Amino acid sequence: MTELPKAYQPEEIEKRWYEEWERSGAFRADPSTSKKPYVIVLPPPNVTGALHMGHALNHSLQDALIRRARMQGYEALWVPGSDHAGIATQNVVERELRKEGIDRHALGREAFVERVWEWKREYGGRITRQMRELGESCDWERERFTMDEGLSRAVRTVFVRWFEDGLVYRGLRVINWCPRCTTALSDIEVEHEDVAGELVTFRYELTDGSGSISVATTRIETMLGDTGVFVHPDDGRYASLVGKTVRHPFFPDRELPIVADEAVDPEFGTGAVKGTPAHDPVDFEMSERAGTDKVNVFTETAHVNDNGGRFEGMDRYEARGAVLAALDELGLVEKVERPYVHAVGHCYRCGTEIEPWLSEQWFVKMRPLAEPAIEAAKDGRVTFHPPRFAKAYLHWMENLRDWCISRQLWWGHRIPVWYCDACGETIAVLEDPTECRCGSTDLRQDPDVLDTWFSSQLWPFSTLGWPDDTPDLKTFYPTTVMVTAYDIIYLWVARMVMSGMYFVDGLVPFGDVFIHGVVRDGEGKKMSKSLGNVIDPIEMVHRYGADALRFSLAFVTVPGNDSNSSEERVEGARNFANKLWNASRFVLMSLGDERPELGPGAELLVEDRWILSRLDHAIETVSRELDAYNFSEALHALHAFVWSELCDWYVELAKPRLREGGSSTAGGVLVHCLDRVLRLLHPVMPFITEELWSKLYPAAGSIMTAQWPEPEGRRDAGSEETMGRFQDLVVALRRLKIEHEVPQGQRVPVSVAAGDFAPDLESLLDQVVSLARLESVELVDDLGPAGSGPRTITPGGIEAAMRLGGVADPAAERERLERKRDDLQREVERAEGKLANESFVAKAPAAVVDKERAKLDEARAALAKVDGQLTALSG
RNA sequence: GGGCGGUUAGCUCAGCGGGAGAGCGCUCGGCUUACACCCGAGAGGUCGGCGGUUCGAUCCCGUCACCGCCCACCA
Repeated sequence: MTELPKAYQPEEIEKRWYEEWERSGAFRADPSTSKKPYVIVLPPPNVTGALHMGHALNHSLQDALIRRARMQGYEALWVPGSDHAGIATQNVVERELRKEGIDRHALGREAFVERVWEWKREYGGRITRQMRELGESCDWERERFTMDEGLSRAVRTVFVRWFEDGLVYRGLRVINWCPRCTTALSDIEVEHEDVAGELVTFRYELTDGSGSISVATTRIETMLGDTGVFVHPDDGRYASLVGKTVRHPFFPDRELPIVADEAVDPEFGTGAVKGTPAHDPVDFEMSERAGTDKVNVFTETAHVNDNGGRFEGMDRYEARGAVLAALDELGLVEKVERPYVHAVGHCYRCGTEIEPWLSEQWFVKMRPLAEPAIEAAKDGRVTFHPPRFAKAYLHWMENLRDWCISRQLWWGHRIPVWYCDACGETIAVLEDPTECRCGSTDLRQDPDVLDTWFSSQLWPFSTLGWPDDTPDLKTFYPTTVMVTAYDIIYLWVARMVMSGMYFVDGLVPFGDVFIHGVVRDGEGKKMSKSLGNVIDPIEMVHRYGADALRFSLAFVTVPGNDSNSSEERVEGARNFANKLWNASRFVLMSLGDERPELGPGAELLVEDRWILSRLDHAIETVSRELDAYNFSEALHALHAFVWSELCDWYVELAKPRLREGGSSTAGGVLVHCLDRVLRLLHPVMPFITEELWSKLYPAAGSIMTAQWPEPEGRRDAGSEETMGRFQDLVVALRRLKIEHEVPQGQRVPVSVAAGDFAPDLESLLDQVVSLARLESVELVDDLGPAGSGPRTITPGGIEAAMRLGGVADPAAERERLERKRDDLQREVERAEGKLANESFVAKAPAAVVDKERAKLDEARAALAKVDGQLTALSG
């Protein structure tokens, strides 16, 4: 019998068990299994990152699901890995270089990419090390990186297939450009935020001298690229001007036609729009229809280029002021509204204002891909938890615009396209070509790389070996559930469904999508460095243990909802772990080497039947709620069972029985409950449960492969009823002592009048004495006349009196009794009123009516007894 | 401009058609040999406002008021 320390000390235990688990191969999944697979692919964290609370939550939930599935007998596979995170990683390494005073352009592409790889080799392992500290049971042999050889081949295969199928194309468009990252972004990588800007109304003079037309803009600097003016075709105000031209004040040679287009909103501003086709997507489309010129006035860093005349070289904000001043000098500015609040796009990586910018980019045609993915969500092949997110997914899918996938970066999957300088051919192939069909070897590869999310979208199948038809893919695809936060439903989840269905037999990549929220601080505020409220999960692990952190997060996880984390919460979870530790310690110390079993012939006392019934209830609840991803409900049930029922009541009830030594039944019940509790908690608290399991069953194997508990048919309404009354009596007596200032340690004799309940109570009298810390309890038919001592009554009408020979403070006693009488009076009236309502009695279900009648009877009986006590007090 | 979510105990949040819950905090009392990372007993909510449906509403419907998030090509 090993001695357990008085408090749970996680550090050494966690390290020891994780090594043991990994060594034993317990995390590995076997594709040749005959078991049913249960598969999760981890949303790959960015290699640049350190594990934050969001990961800790996301991973804890997945590990809990995987560990439970493993115990349920599934072939459980959890695939880990990380994402190369194009922009984020490139930015990090560029920053490093800048510290050394190096510009990536000076270094050159090849050397730069090599530097990033070096960086990845050195720091890329940080997250996976931290994942081990959290206890994550992923199959490390299947760890993948989005730029691994195999995954790169998947990326290339997808690109080429889509290119051949006409879904990938190159085009000249106004895209979202980040002038700081100097790359294009897709629409969903742009975050719209309200900005207090200005709305400038200015005039374009007609070239025929017959007047002018006024336009409004929030981006006056872009007028350098204006090539037309648009009005609504039905707008009478401008009907006569359509067809005429205006003159550009800074470029007198440039004539801008006034064109009618449906896209113009006549209600806004002056009803006339300046046409800037190179810097506004709508203007671009109108320009396409009207055939007007497109003049790009910005460089890739958003400085005015040589199309900007005397403004050349200014950055866009400088140009904004300068152009306004220049127009004002010409007397063309009519109005400046400031501040004018409007939404402006920002780069999701660096926060810089996006510049809509005309450039040549690669796109994926989304409509054909979206159709099946829409159907799959509608018919439930993909089910969202909670379901409300399906609506958002569908809305987005149904309004998709083509996806800009080229990025002007160096870190990422190079676009597998070559251009032949000789014949102009565009070649997209799996293997690097050496010569063109025309025979020329003068081939140039497209310099751009693909959007990071292009490879992420393939994750559920690329990690399993696709495009090869591997055993893993056969066995483990489609995966079971995708666990992720709501913020990447569009960016990632939707695209996985689309590409998965396209490439892998029309199969959805996962049947369930479990959406959780974002982790906020203790006050519900977003965690951010600037607020200084960021909590480092690893710090929490070191301070309180991995199990405590995991439990604290899962304990507050409601599908789809944000949750809060604070050190206090982790501390609370640590306390729970410690509670479990000590309850187990008590059981183990009491039993020594004995492990009494709960055989079918065991003579169970009512408290035994009660706790086993409550255990069954807990088992049912935990399973049901976990099936629905309701971690919070499941863990609250477990927490309450362990702490409030098992520890506060059953362990206390068992103590005298164990002390007497005669009863192995109580020991058997304790072992049984502990056994089940450890199993039920293991998915969320793997370390402490494994450690205690090994103490409980030194010869058994790991709890990881112990069977997940099923209800055992031990629900017992009778014992629950009896114990409920018993608990009421104990609580009432404890309170009675406090109210009458009987020191807790002082034992007093008590009389109990239990009425019909007396027979049930008889066997529990010693326990009443023990738990309420009394001298003795005597069952009586009637408490008799007052004067013997202070009295109480339970909600069920059991009366009790301390035999102290009198009441110290009759006035206070009277007051207490009167308060109790008033409460009961109100209850009686409430129930009477309800039952007097004919339609209630007629229409409510019989069970509800009966329950109400029973309540009324009980309240009346209790009221009568309180009245009796009051009379006795005066008598 | 659309859509979604929220408004429940001092704080943070569960619950969601039949008598209001948890954690933390608070008050009072305790070294009761598993645990002071603890034990015992308490206090504390007109479940945002107003209508409606129902025998019955914190829970369903409508509406208003705040708060938050997402989407969006009114320059």
